[in-house]
Amino acid sequence: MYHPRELYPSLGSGYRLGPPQPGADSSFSPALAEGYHRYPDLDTPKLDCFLSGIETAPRTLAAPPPLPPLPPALGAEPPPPAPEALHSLPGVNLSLENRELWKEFNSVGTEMIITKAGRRMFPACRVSVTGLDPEARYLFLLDVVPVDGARYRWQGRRWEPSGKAEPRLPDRVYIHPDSPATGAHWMRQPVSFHRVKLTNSTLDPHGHVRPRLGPRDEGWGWGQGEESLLFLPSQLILHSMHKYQPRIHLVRAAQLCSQHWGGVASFRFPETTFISVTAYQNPRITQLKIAANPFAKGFRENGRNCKRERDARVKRKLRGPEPVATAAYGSGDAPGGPCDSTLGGDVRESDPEQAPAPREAAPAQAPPCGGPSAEAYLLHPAAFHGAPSHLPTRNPSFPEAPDSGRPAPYSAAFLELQPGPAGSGYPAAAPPASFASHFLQGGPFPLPYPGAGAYLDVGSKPMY
DNA sequence: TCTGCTTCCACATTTGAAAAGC
DNA sequence: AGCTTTTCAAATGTGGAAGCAG
Repeated sequence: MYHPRELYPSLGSGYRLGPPQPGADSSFSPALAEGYHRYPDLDTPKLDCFLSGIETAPRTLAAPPPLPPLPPALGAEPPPPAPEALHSLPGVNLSLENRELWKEFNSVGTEMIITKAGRRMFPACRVSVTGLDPEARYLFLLDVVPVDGARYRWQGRRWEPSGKAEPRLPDRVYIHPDSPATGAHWMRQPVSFHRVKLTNSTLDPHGHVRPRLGPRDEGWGWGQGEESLLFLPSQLILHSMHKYQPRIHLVRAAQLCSQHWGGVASFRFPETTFISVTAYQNPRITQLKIAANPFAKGFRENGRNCKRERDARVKRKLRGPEPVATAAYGSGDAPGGPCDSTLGGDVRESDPEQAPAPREAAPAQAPPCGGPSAEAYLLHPAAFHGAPSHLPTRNPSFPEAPDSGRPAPYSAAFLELQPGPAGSGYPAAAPPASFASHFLQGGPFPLPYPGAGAYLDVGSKPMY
């Protein structure tokens, strides 16, 4: 965890997390102000944008919010890792497990392929978490938000802004299939989001709301009397040639559909920014992907599908029928061990230190991959919708040249979710109106912030 | 019409999980 | 029941064709 002074040096040493100054904004909720005092030593910078979809305007801030630096310019030397967090889960910390790999990609300028069918991220986001309550249950979420309001183009040697960003696509969040699980479960081994896919298709079938077919056992995370709807955000929708930043959210909630959130922690790692593309632009990225991704083993220098071999096959094909494959193409030709993509998805075979801890099978109470875990997005969408919606229009001063290294304005709305009274983890405020229907219409989220305690009414029973 | 950029698709290969066989 | 082999779906980047805008 980094001190805000390290993250926002321009703010000077006087900066600290705190409530708005009295009189600066009369609309500031007393309950929320109280929430700021709840953790006077919570010295983590607030993740800008998070929950801005709930709070329609940054009116809870008296003074202009701090402006976190943008992720490092692609192709430039990355600054020291600085995970940024907004949270009301004191003591909870996240670290990027495969940071070295991410840094290696980031030093070149990470690109992520997006396809209509959906393409996995490589490297994947793999984090380890500490500081959770071993007995409490949490949800792990991942979303990807635009970094700025620009469209990019590859100029032969570097990425450069090239016009205004496309209109925003429907926001989605990927919910880790183990969710909800106990803190002990999450802390037992790294948490990998390697199954999440990126797509540029708004018509893909992996996000439809449909009747739920699974069991309603409470252990699966289903509450009583919930709507039988299931949302499957296994794919996140992105625009090509845009710069994005993955974010990881940790939500304390006993069930996916619990109306009570005991707290939220949100993290982003600057080295995980990437530009979405439909075809790789930077050949160095291609080489890195081939070298690091087990599924691309066939394209390595000693692989049968490497360029040299492919060219040779083409020549042979032109000359006549290809002879029977030689022993040189035997199974022992390929380097490395078994593909670990189902474990971590991004482990360099040549780097044993990057090997993930063996993951246990999903606990009995965990929902199947892509199953009921998705409903949290349906039922708590506003909490997942951060800054992206306003970025293209609210950051006119984004630097023209990303390689300039100059920090850019990033966002605006900061909120904290607070536990209920007496540290019960329960919200104190009455729930606002349900916003699920609003979400289904795909519109913005003008509903008011639920107030301290993050009491979100989704029509289910409290779990705590 | 031409050019350049971006997207799409078929391809060959590898991997892991599931099914089948012993 | 347990092990081995086979099958299949899903994953990868490549390269060329198609689509689009200027």
